Amino acid sequence: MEDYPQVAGNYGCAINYQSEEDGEVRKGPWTVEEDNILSDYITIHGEGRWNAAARCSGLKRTGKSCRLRWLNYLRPNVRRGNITLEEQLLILELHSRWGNRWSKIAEYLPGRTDNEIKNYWRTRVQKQAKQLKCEVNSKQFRDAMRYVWMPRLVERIQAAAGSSTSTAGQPTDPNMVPEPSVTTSSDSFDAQGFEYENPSNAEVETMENFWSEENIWFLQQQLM
DNA sequence: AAGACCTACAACCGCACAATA
DNA sequence: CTATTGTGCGGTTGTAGGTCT
Repeated sequence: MEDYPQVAGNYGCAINYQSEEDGEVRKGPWTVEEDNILSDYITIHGEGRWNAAARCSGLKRTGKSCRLRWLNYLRPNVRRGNITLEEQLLILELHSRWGNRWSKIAEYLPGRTDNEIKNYWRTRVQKQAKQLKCEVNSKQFRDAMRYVWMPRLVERIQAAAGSSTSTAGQPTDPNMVPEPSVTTSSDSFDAQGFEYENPSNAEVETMENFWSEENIWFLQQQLM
């Protein structure tokens, strides 16, 4: 058995081998050695032809696995770390337009992968819906997102842009999600005692107008 | 201190579609 | 036209590490 040194990801679990007709296929976390092999191969041969890459590089991985590792981890310019406020705002807006079209949403977030956005959605946004005891796709939750959560994000982005000093009563951690906390009532929504109610026509109009193409474009530029 | 629980995220799986033989 | 192969996408799972009790 080969000796695989350290694990590149944060997994420490045992490496799995699955026998196939023509040998074993490695599964599980990638090692530094494997990463290097794949990176070197792609540097020489370019992206694409993943099955060939898997075979020719000598990696005992499937083409799919190689593709995923490259796109989500090894590719240059992959952005890691916390999702910024601007990114959160874009994700919420684009998801409201396109739903779970993660790869399409990722196109608007340079350096972010569809996998990362999907993870963000599942861990943060779906959690909120769950706490509110409503469906992610329900009108209530969508309204709450659009008319409560997103305007708060806009405010915080503007505040952060306007001054570097902290404003009273506002959290200053730029990476903190402005999560609406759950109160005892399952129908109320928000961290600062805000009771969720259906938005007025004027509020709806204001927010609909905010999401002009220019604003989307502007946000995108901020992320470049 | 230790076990339970939670969160974040890397990676796998199945399916659909496109390209090619 | 049909079968096969490759690729991309979205859903889901498993686990490390952090936090709570």
